[in-house]
Amino acid sequence: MSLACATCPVRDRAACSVLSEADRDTLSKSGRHVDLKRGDTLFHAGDEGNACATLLTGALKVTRIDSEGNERILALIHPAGFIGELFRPFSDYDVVALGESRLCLFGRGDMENALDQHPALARALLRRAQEDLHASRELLAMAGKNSAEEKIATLIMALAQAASDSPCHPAQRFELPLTRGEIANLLGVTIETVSRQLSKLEKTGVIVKNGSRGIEIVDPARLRFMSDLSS
Amino acid sequence: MSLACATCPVRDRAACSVLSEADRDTLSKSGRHVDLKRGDTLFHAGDEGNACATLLTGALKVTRIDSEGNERILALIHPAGFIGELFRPFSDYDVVALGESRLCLFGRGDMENALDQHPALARALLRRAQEDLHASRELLAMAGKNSAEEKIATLIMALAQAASDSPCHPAQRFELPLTRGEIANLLGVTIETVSRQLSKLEKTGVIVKNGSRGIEIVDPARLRFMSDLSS
DNA sequence: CGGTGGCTTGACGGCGCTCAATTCATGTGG
DNA sequence: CCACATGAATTGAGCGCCGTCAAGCCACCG
Repeated sequence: MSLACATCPVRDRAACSVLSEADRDTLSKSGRHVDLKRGDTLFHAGDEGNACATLLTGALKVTRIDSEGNERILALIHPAGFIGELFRPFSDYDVVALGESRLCLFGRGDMENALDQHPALARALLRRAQEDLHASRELLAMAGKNSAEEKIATLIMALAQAASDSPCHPAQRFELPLTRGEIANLLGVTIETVSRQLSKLEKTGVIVKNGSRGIEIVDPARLRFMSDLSS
Repeated sequence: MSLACATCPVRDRAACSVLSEADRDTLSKSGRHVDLKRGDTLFHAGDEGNACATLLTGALKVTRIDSEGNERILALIHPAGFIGELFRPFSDYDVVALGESRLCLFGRGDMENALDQHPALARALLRRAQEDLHASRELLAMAGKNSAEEKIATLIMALAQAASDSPCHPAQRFELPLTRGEIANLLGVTIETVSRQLSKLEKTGVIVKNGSRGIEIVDPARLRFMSDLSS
Protein backbone atom coordinates (compact mmCIF):
# COMPACT_ATOMS: atom_id res chain seq x y z
CA MET A 1 0.00 0.00 0.00
CA SER A 2 2.00 2.93 -1.23
CA LEU A 3 1.43 6.44 0.01
CA ALA A 4 0.68 9.29 -2.28
CA CYS A 5 3.65 11.48 -1.39
CA ALA A 6 3.09 13.55 -4.51
CA THR A 7 -0.11 14.97 -3.04
CA CYS A 8 1.06 15.05 0.58
CA PRO A 9 0.06 18.35 2.21
CA VAL A 10 3.33 18.58 4.12
CA ARG A 11 5.63 17.19 1.45
CA ASP A 12 7.80 20.29 1.58
CA ARG A 13 8.06 20.59 5.34
CA ALA A 14 8.03 17.11 6.85
CA ALA A 15 11.22 15.30 7.71
CA CYS A 16 10.93 13.00 4.70
CA SER A 17 11.07 15.98 2.36
CA VAL A 18 14.86 15.78 2.48
CA LEU A 19 14.81 12.43 0.70
CA SER A 20 15.05 12.05 -3.04
CA GLU A 21 11.91 11.15 -4.92
CA ALA A 22 13.09 7.57 -5.24
CA ASP A 23 14.08 7.15 -1.60
CA ARG A 24 10.86 8.64 -0.44
CA ASP A 25 8.93 6.19 -2.55
CA THR A 26 10.87 3.34 -1.03
CA LEU A 27 10.17 4.55 2.49
CA SER A 28 6.55 5.16 1.66
CA LYS A 29 6.09 1.47 0.92
CA SER A 30 6.56 0.66 4.59
CA GLY A 31 4.24 3.38 5.83
CA ARG A 32 0.49 3.76 5.90
CA HIS A 33 -2.07 6.42 6.53
CA VAL A 34 -4.07 6.62 9.73
CA ASP A 35 -7.09 8.81 10.27
CA LEU A 36 -8.13 9.91 13.73
CA LYS A 37 -11.09 11.85 15.02
CA ARG A 38 -11.16 14.07 18.06
CA GLY A 39 -10.36 12.12 21.19
CA ASP A 40 -8.77 9.13 19.45
CA THR A 41 -5.55 7.98 21.04
CA LEU A 42 -2.54 7.37 18.82
CA PHE A 43 -0.10 6.21 21.50
CA HIS A 44 -0.79 5.24 25.09
CA ALA A 45 1.71 5.95 27.85
CA GLY A 46 3.28 2.63 28.71
CA ASP A 47 2.82 1.10 25.29
CA GLU A 48 5.97 -0.17 23.72
CA GLY A 49 6.95 2.56 21.33
CA ASN A 50 7.26 0.58 18.16
CA ALA A 51 5.80 3.08 15.79
CA CYS A 52 6.30 6.69 14.80
CA ALA A 53 4.44 9.07 12.56
CA THR A 54 4.36 12.36 10.74
CA LEU A 55 1.24 14.48 11.17
CA LEU A 56 -0.28 15.54 7.84
CA THR A 57 -3.40 17.42 8.89
CA GLY A 58 -5.15 18.23 12.15
CA ALA A 59 -3.59 18.59 15.57
CA LEU A 60 -2.51 16.35 18.43
CA LYS A 61 -1.85 16.82 22.11
CA VAL A 62 0.88 15.13 24.10
CA THR A 63 -0.25 14.47 27.66
CA ARG A 64 0.61 12.67 30.82
CA ILE A 65 -1.51 11.69 33.80
CA ASP A 66 0.07 12.89 37.02
CA SER A 67 -0.06 10.99 40.26
CA GLU A 68 -3.26 12.73 41.32
CA GLY A 69 -4.99 11.54 38.18
CA ASN A 70 -5.03 14.91 36.46
CA GLU A 71 -4.18 15.18 32.81
CA ARG A 72 -1.32 17.53 31.98
CA ILE A 73 -0.85 18.71 28.42
CA LEU A 74 2.86 18.94 27.64
CA ALA A 75 2.92 19.71 23.95
CA LEU A 76 0.87 20.33 20.86
CA ILE A 77 1.73 18.79 17.52
CA HIS A 78 0.94 20.62 14.30
CA PRO A 79 1.11 19.39 10.69
CA ALA A 80 4.58 18.25 9.56
CA GLY A 81 5.37 17.39 13.17
CA PHE A 82 6.94 14.07 13.99
CA ILE A 83 5.83 11.86 16.87
CA GLY A 84 7.54 8.85 18.29
CA GLU A 85 10.21 8.13 20.85
CA LEU A 86 12.66 6.09 18.86
CA PHE A 87 14.99 5.45 21.72
CA ARG A 88 12.85 4.50 24.66
CA PRO A 89 11.39 1.09 25.25
CA PHE A 90 8.10 2.64 26.28
CA SER A 91 6.40 5.82 25.34
CA ASP A 92 6.03 8.16 28.29
CA TYR A 93 3.06 10.12 27.09
CA ASP A 94 -0.38 9.76 25.66
CA VAL A 95 -0.79 11.23 22.20
CA VAL A 96 -4.39 12.14 21.42
CA ALA A 97 -6.07 13.80 18.46
CA LEU A 98 -7.55 17.25 19.08
CA GLY A 99 -9.58 17.09 15.86
CA GLU A 100 -9.87 15.21 12.59
CA SER A 101 -6.30 14.28 11.87
CA ARG A 102 -4.41 12.29 9.30
CA LEU A 103 -1.01 10.76 9.89
CA CYS A 104 1.66 8.85 8.06
CA LEU A 105 2.59 5.93 10.29
CA PHE A 106 5.82 3.95 10.17
CA GLY A 107 7.06 0.95 12.07
CA ARG A 108 9.97 1.65 14.35
CA GLY A 109 12.21 -0.87 12.66
CA ASP A 110 11.52 0.51 9.22
CA MET A 111 12.28 4.00 10.38
CA GLU A 112 15.50 2.94 12.05
CA ASN A 113 16.63 1.23 8.89
CA ALA A 114 15.83 4.30 6.88
CA LEU A 115 17.81 6.40 9.37
CA ASP A 116 20.88 4.27 8.86
CA GLN A 117 20.59 4.31 5.11
CA HIS A 118 19.93 8.02 4.75
CA PRO A 119 22.05 10.35 6.86
CA ALA A 120 20.00 13.23 5.53
CA LEU A 121 16.91 11.76 7.13
CA ALA A 122 18.66 11.48 10.46
CA ARG A 123 19.67 15.10 10.22
CA ALA A 124 16.14 16.11 9.32
CA LEU A 125 14.77 14.29 12.34
CA LEU A 126 17.43 15.84 14.51
CA ARG A 127 16.34 19.20 13.24
CA ARG A 128 12.72 18.41 14.01
CA ALA A 129 13.65 17.28 17.49
CA GLN A 130 15.43 20.56 18.09
CA GLU A 131 12.37 22.42 16.85
CA ASP A 132 10.21 20.46 19.24
CA LEU A 133 12.62 21.37 22.00
CA HIS A 134 12.35 24.98 20.99
CA ALA A 135 8.56 24.77 21.06
CA SER A 136 8.62 23.14 24.45
CA ARG A 137 10.77 25.96 25.78
CA GLU A 138 8.41 28.51 24.32
CA LEU A 139 5.64 26.76 26.18
CA LEU A 140 7.72 26.82 29.33
CA ALA A 141 8.31 30.53 28.95
CA MET A 142 4.58 31.01 28.47
CA ALA A 143 3.66 28.91 31.49
CA GLY A 144 6.11 30.89 33.59
CA LYS A 145 4.57 34.25 32.92
CA ASN A 146 2.96 35.62 36.01
CA SER A 147 -0.44 36.90 35.01
CA ALA A 148 -3.22 34.84 33.49
CA GLU A 149 -3.86 37.67 31.02
CA GLU A 150 -0.34 37.34 29.62
CA LYS A 151 -0.62 33.58 29.32
CA ILE A 152 -3.92 33.69 27.47
CA ALA A 153 -2.78 36.46 25.14
CA THR A 154 0.42 34.57 24.34
CA LEU A 155 -1.42 31.35 23.66
CA ILE A 156 -3.93 33.01 21.35
CA MET A 157 -1.11 34.57 19.37
CA ALA A 158 0.67 31.24 19.13
CA LEU A 159 -2.45 29.39 18.01
CA ALA A 160 -3.28 32.10 15.49
CA GLN A 161 0.21 31.70 14.14
CA ALA A 162 -0.17 27.94 13.89
CA ALA A 163 -3.57 28.29 12.21
CA SER A 164 -2.20 30.61 9.55
CA ASP A 165 -0.70 29.26 6.36
CA SER A 166 1.67 32.18 6.20
CA PRO A 167 4.66 31.75 8.49
CA CYS A 168 5.04 35.46 9.10
CA HIS A 169 1.70 36.73 10.30
CA PRO A 170 -1.09 35.16 12.35
CA ALA A 171 -4.52 34.16 11.12
CA GLN A 172 -7.15 36.80 11.79
CA ARG A 173 -9.95 34.32 12.34
CA PHE A 174 -9.51 30.75 13.47
CA GLU A 175 -10.93 27.97 15.58
CA LEU A 176 -9.33 27.01 18.86
CA PRO A 177 -8.27 23.38 18.61
CA LEU A 178 -8.55 23.15 22.40
CA THR A 179 -11.45 23.17 24.82
CA ARG A 180 -11.41 25.60 27.74
CA GLY A 181 -10.34 22.77 29.96
CA GLU A 182 -7.41 21.94 27.71
CA ILE A 183 -6.33 25.56 27.53
CA ALA A 184 -6.52 25.83 31.30
CA ASN A 185 -4.51 22.68 31.68
CA LEU A 186 -1.85 23.78 29.23
CA LEU A 187 -1.40 27.13 30.92
CA GLY A 188 -1.61 25.89 34.47
CA VAL A 189 -4.71 27.89 35.40
CA THR A 190 -8.36 26.99 35.93
CA ILE A 191 -11.19 26.79 33.42
CA GLU A 192 -12.90 29.70 35.08
CA THR A 193 -9.85 31.89 34.76
CA VAL A 194 -9.57 31.09 31.06
CA SER A 195 -13.21 31.89 30.54
CA ARG A 196 -12.96 35.17 32.45
CA GLN A 197 -9.84 36.26 30.58
CA LEU A 198 -11.44 35.52 27.21
CA SER A 199 -14.51 37.46 28.23
CA LYS A 200 -12.33 40.35 29.30
CA LEU A 201 -10.47 40.31 25.99
CA GLU A 202 -13.81 40.49 24.22
CA LYS A 203 -15.13 43.24 26.48
CA THR A 204 -12.04 45.37 25.86
CA GLY A 205 -12.38 44.92 22.11
CA VAL A 206 -9.27 42.87 21.48
CA ILE A 207 -11.03 39.78 20.17
CA VAL A 208 -14.51 38.62 19.23
CA LYS A 209 -15.73 35.17 20.17
CA ASN A 210 -17.66 33.15 17.58
CA GLY A 211 -19.36 30.32 19.37
CA SER A 212 -17.25 28.59 21.96
CA ARG A 213 -14.28 27.85 19.71
CA GLY A 214 -14.16 30.59 17.12
CA ILE A 215 -11.81 33.51 17.68
CA GLU A 216 -11.51 36.69 15.65
CA ILE A 217 -8.58 38.94 16.44
CA VAL A 218 -9.74 42.54 16.23
CA ASP A 219 -6.73 44.34 17.63
CA PRO A 220 -3.61 42.27 16.93
CA ALA A 221 -1.29 45.04 18.07
CA ARG A 222 -2.82 45.20 21.51
CA LEU A 223 -2.92 41.43 21.77
CA ARG A 224 0.74 41.23 20.85
CA PHE A 225 1.53 43.94 23.34
CA MET A 226 -0.22 42.00 26.09
CA SER A 227 1.66 38.85 25.25
CA ASP A 228 4.85 40.83 24.54
CA LEU A 229 6.65 38.10 22.71
CA SER A 230 10.24 38.77 21.99
CA SER A 231 10.22 36.06 19.36
CA MET B 1 45.56 19.59 20.40
CA SER B 2 43.99 16.24 20.95
CA LEU B 3 41.55 15.61 23.73
CA ALA B 4 42.04 12.97 26.32
CA CYS B 5 38.95 10.92 25.63
CA ALA B 6 40.39 8.03 27.57
CA THR B 7 40.04 9.96 30.81
CA CYS B 8 36.86 11.81 29.89
CA PRO B 9 34.44 11.77 32.84
CA VAL B 10 31.45 11.27 30.57
CA ARG B 11 33.05 8.95 28.05
CA ASP B 12 30.36 6.34 28.60
CA ARG B 13 27.35 8.63 28.49
CA ALA B 14 28.07 11.44 26.05
CA ALA B 15 26.93 11.33 22.45
CA CYS B 16 30.42 10.56 21.18
CA SER B 17 30.52 7.35 23.21
CA VAL B 18 28.83 5.57 20.33
CA LEU B 19 31.87 6.09 18.13
CA SER B 20 34.66 3.58 17.83
CA GLU B 21 37.94 4.37 19.56
CA ALA B 22 39.48 5.36 16.25
CA ASP B 23 36.62 7.56 15.09
CA ARG B 24 36.46 9.29 18.42
CA ASP B 25 40.12 10.10 18.22
CA THR B 26 39.61 11.58 14.79
CA LEU B 27 36.75 13.74 16.00
CA SER B 28 38.70 14.74 19.07
CA LYS B 29 41.37 16.36 16.89
CA SER B 30 38.93 19.05 15.86
CA GLY B 31 37.67 19.70 19.36
CA ARG B 32 39.13 21.50 22.33
CA HIS B 33 38.46 21.92 25.98
CA VAL B 34 36.94 25.05 27.46
CA ASP B 35 36.79 25.89 31.14
CA LEU B 36 34.18 28.24 32.53
CA LYS B 37 33.57 29.68 35.94
CA ARG B 38 30.25 30.70 37.42
CA GLY B 39 28.64 33.42 35.34
CA ASP B 40 30.71 32.90 32.22
CA THR B 41 28.69 32.89 29.03
CA LEU B 42 29.25 30.10 26.53
CA PHE B 43 26.79 31.25 23.87
CA HIS B 44 25.03 34.58 23.54
CA ALA B 45 21.52 34.79 22.13
CA GLY B 46 21.88 36.27 18.67
CA ASP B 47 25.36 34.95 18.06
CA GLU B 48 25.72 32.88 14.98
CA GLY B 49 25.59 29.34 16.21
CA ASN B 50 28.78 27.99 14.77
CA ALA B 51 29.86 25.86 17.67
CA CYS B 52 28.51 23.09 19.82
CA ALA B 53 29.73 21.32 22.89
CA THR B 54 29.38 18.44 25.29
CA LEU B 55 29.41 19.26 28.99
CA LEU B 56 31.96 17.26 30.94
CA THR B 57 31.66 18.64 34.46
CA GLY B 58 29.67 21.38 36.16
CA ALA B 59 26.29 22.74 35.16
CA LEU B 60 24.88 25.26 32.70
CA LYS B 61 21.67 27.19 32.42
CA VAL B 62 19.86 28.00 29.20
CA THR B 63 18.12 31.36 29.43
CA ARG B 64 16.37 34.00 27.44
CA ILE B 65 15.71 37.65 28.20
CA ASP B 66 12.04 38.47 27.76
CA SER B 67 10.79 41.75 26.42
CA GLU B 68 10.56 43.25 29.90
CA GLY B 69 14.23 42.55 30.45
CA ASN B 70 13.71 39.69 32.86
CA GLU B 71 15.81 36.59 32.55
CA ARG B 72 13.89 33.35 32.15
CA ILE B 73 15.64 30.06 32.74
CA LEU B 74 14.41 27.48 30.26
CA ALA B 75 16.65 24.52 30.87
CA LEU B 76 19.52 23.15 32.91
CA ILE B 77 22.36 21.18 31.36
CA HIS B 78 24.10 18.47 33.32
CA PRO B 79 27.27 16.53 32.50
CA ALA B 80 27.11 14.53 29.24
CA GLY B 81 24.57 17.02 27.94
CA PHE B 82 25.00 18.45 24.47
CA ILE B 83 24.53 22.13 23.64
CA GLY B 84 24.29 23.76 20.28
CA GLU B 85 21.58 24.46 17.75
CA LEU B 86 22.99 22.88 14.65
CA PHE B 87 20.17 23.97 12.40
CA ARG B 88 19.50 27.58 13.20
CA PRO B 89 21.50 30.49 11.86
CA PHE B 90 21.48 32.11 15.28
CA SER B 91 21.27 30.72 18.72
CA ASP B 92 18.10 31.75 20.50
CA TYR B 93 19.31 31.46 24.04
CA ASP B 94 22.08 32.47 26.34
CA VAL B 95 24.01 29.56 27.79
CA VAL B 96 25.74 30.44 31.05
CA ALA B 97 27.79 28.43 33.52
CA LEU B 98 26.25 27.89 36.95
CA GLY B 99 29.56 26.85 38.43
CA GLU B 100 33.04 25.69 37.48
CA SER B 101 32.44 23.80 34.28
CA ARG B 102 34.48 22.05 31.63
CA LEU B 103 33.28 21.47 28.09
CA CYS B 104 34.38 19.79 24.93
CA LEU B 105 33.86 22.31 22.15
CA PHE B 106 33.51 21.57 18.46
CA GLY B 107 33.09 23.73 15.42
CA ARG B 108 29.77 23.43 13.71
CA GLY B 109 31.28 22.39 10.40
CA ASP B 110 33.39 19.68 11.99
CA MET B 111 30.38 18.31 13.80
CA GLU B 112 28.27 18.32 10.68
CA ASN B 113 30.91 16.44 8.79
CA ALA B 114 31.13 13.92 11.58
CA LEU B 115 27.36 13.55 11.49
CA ASP B 116 27.42 12.69 7.80
CA GLN B 117 30.25 10.23 8.18
CA HIS B 118 28.90 8.47 11.24
CA PRO B 119 25.21 7.60 11.21
CA ALA B 120 25.60 6.29 14.74
CA LEU B 121 26.61 9.75 15.91
CA ALA B 122 23.54 11.26 14.32
CA ARG B 123 21.39 8.74 16.10
CA ALA B 124 23.12 9.43 19.38
CA LEU B 125 22.50 13.13 19.01
CA LEU B 126 18.90 12.45 18.08
CA ARG B 127 18.59 10.44 21.23
CA ARG B 128 20.10 13.25 23.28
CA ALA B 129 17.71 15.73 21.71
CA GLN B 130 14.79 13.55 22.65
CA GLU B 131 16.11 13.34 26.19
CA ASP B 132 16.37 17.10 26.30
CA LEU B 133 12.82 17.28 25.08
CA HIS B 134 11.79 14.91 27.81
CA ALA B 135 13.57 17.04 30.40
CA SER B 136 11.91 20.15 29.10
CA ARG B 137 8.53 18.52 29.43
CA GLU B 138 9.33 17.46 32.96
CA LEU B 139 10.14 21.06 33.69
CA LEU B 140 6.87 22.10 32.09
CA ALA B 141 4.96 19.64 34.24
CA MET B 142 6.75 21.01 37.30
CA ALA B 143 6.03 24.63 36.40
CA GLY B 144 2.37 23.78 35.95
CA LYS B 145 1.89 22.40 39.42
CA ASN B 146 -0.30 24.61 41.47
CA SER B 147 1.36 25.09 44.83
CA ALA B 148 4.78 26.56 45.45
CA GLU B 149 5.42 23.80 47.97
CA GLU B 150 5.00 21.15 45.26
CA LYS B 151 7.29 23.00 42.88
CA ILE B 152 10.09 23.40 45.39
CA ALA B 153 9.84 19.81 46.56
CA THR B 154 9.93 18.55 42.99
CA LEU B 155 12.92 20.70 42.11
CA ILE B 156 14.89 19.59 45.14
CA MET B 157 14.25 15.96 44.26
CA ALA B 158 15.32 16.55 40.68
CA LEU B 159 18.50 18.37 41.68
CA ALA B 160 19.32 15.72 44.25
CA GLN B 161 18.93 13.15 41.52
CA ALA B 162 21.20 15.09 39.20
CA ALA B 163 23.79 15.55 41.92
CA SER B 164 23.93 11.84 42.63
CA ASP B 165 26.27 9.57 40.73
CA SER B 166 23.80 6.75 41.04
CA PRO B 167 20.99 6.97 38.50
CA CYS B 168 18.45 5.30 40.77
CA HIS B 169 18.48 7.19 44.04
CA PRO B 170 19.06 10.85 44.91
CA ALA B 171 22.02 12.30 46.73
CA GLN B 172 21.40 12.81 50.43
CA ARG B 173 23.55 15.93 50.70
CA PHE B 174 24.35 18.27 47.86
CA GLU B 175 24.89 21.89 46.90
CA LEU B 176 22.23 23.76 44.98
CA PRO B 177 23.78 24.88 41.70
CA LEU B 178 21.26 27.73 41.60
CA THR B 179 20.79 30.88 43.63
CA ARG B 180 17.40 31.61 45.18
CA GLY B 181 16.75 34.01 42.37
CA GLU B 182 17.50 31.38 39.77
CA ILE B 183 15.28 28.85 41.50
CA ALA B 184 12.48 31.39 41.69
CA ASN B 185 12.91 32.20 38.05
CA LEU B 186 12.91 28.57 36.99
CA LEU B 187 9.76 27.80 38.93
CA GLY B 188 7.91 30.98 38.09
CA VAL B 189 7.63 32.23 41.66
CA THR B 190 9.38 34.95 43.65
CA ILE B 191 12.57 34.80 45.64
CA GLU B 192 10.65 35.34 48.85
CA THR B 193 8.38 32.41 48.16
CA VAL B 194 11.36 30.14 47.54
CA SER B 195 12.97 31.27 50.74
CA ARG B 196 9.79 30.79 52.75
CA GLN B 197 9.18 27.33 51.34
CA LEU B 198 12.74 26.24 52.10
CA SER B 199 12.40 27.56 55.63
CA LYS B 200 9.15 25.67 56.02
CA LEU B 201 10.77 22.47 54.77
CA GLU B 202 13.49 22.90 57.36
CA LYS B 203 11.05 23.75 60.15
CA THR B 204 9.00 20.63 59.41
CA GLY B 205 12.11 18.47 59.47
CA VAL B 206 12.21 17.45 55.84
CA ILE B 207 15.54 19.04 55.02
CA VAL B 208 18.41 20.83 56.73
CA LYS B 209 20.04 23.86 55.19
CA ASN B 210 23.83 24.18 55.25
CA GLY B 211 24.73 27.70 54.42
CA SER B 212 22.74 29.22 51.62
CA ARG B 213 23.42 26.51 49.04
CA GLY B 214 23.87 23.29 50.97
CA ILE B 215 20.91 20.95 51.31
CA GLU B 216 20.63 17.79 53.34
CA ILE B 217 17.58 15.66 52.77
CA VAL B 218 16.44 14.29 56.11
CA ASP B 219 13.12 12.75 55.13
CA PRO B 220 13.26 11.70 51.47
CA ALA B 221 9.96 9.85 51.68
CA ARG B 222 8.05 12.92 52.78
CA LEU B 223 9.82 15.06 50.22
CA ARG B 224 8.92 12.61 47.49
CA PHE B 225 5.35 12.54 48.72
CA MET B 226 5.15 16.32 48.54
CA SER B 227 6.46 16.33 45.01
CA ASP B 228 4.50 13.20 44.13
CA LEU B 229 6.35 12.41 40.98
CA SER B 230 4.86 9.69 38.89
CA SER B 231 8.17 9.30 37.12
C1' DC C 1 -38.70 17.08 26.68
C1' DG C 2 -35.09 16.08 30.05
C1' DG C 3 -30.17 14.97 30.17
C1' DT C 4 -25.46 15.89 29.40
C1' DG C 5 -21.15 18.33 28.67
C1' DG C 6 -18.99 22.52 27.88
C1' DC C 7 -18.97 27.29 28.98
C1' DT C 8 -19.97 31.56 31.66
C1' DT C 9 -20.55 34.37 35.66
C1' DG C 10 -20.67 35.50 40.60
C1' DA C 11 -19.03 35.50 45.68
C1' DC C 12 -15.51 34.57 48.71
C1' DG C 13 -11.14 33.18 50.75
C1' DG C 14 -6.24 31.93 50.53
C1' DC C 15 -1.76 31.68 48.44
C1' DG C 16 1.72 34.11 46.77
C1' DC C 17 3.28 38.82 45.04
C1' DT C 18 4.75 43.47 46.51
C1' DC C 19 7.06 46.37 49.45
C1' DA C 20 10.18 46.92 53.19
C1' DA C 21 13.32 45.99 56.99
C1' DT C 22 16.75 42.97 58.95
C1' DT C 23 20.23 39.38 59.03
C1' DC C 24 23.87 36.79 56.93
C1' DA C 25 27.95 35.85 53.89
C1' DT C 26 31.72 37.36 51.46
C1' DG C 27 35.31 40.14 50.00
C1' DT C 28 38.05 44.55 50.19
C1' DG C 29 40.92 48.14 52.01
C1' DG C 30 42.88 50.41 55.97
C1' DC D 1 42.20 41.77 62.28
C1' DC D 2 38.49 44.79 62.15
C1' DA D 3 35.38 48.04 59.72
C1' DC D 4 32.85 48.54 56.06
C1' DA D 5 30.45 47.75 51.74
C1' DT D 6 27.91 44.83 48.92
C1' DG D 7 24.86 41.46 47.52
C1' DA D 8 22.11 37.41 48.83
C1' DA D 9 18.83 35.46 51.86
C1' DT D 10 15.38 35.72 55.43
C1' DT D 11 11.33 37.38 57.62
C1' DG D 12 7.25 40.23 58.24
C1' DA D 13 2.83 42.94 56.88
C1' DG D 14 -0.76 43.86 53.65
C1' DC D 15 -3.18 43.31 49.49
C1' DG D 16 -4.68 41.44 44.97
C1' DC D 17 -5.15 37.84 41.68
C1' DC D 18 -6.74 33.55 40.97
C1' DG D 19 -8.52 29.10 42.82
C1' DT D 20 -12.59 27.12 44.93
C1' DC D 21 -17.38 26.45 45.23
C1' DA D 22 -21.77 27.16 43.32
C1' DA D 23 -25.39 28.49 40.24
C1' DG D 24 -27.00 29.30 35.73
C1' DC D 25 -26.61 29.30 30.52
C1' DC D 26 -26.20 27.24 26.00
C1' DA D 27 -25.95 23.74 22.37
C1' DC D 28 -26.54 19.29 21.19
C1' DC D 29 -28.78 14.71 21.36
C1' DG D 30 -31.41 10.87 22.61
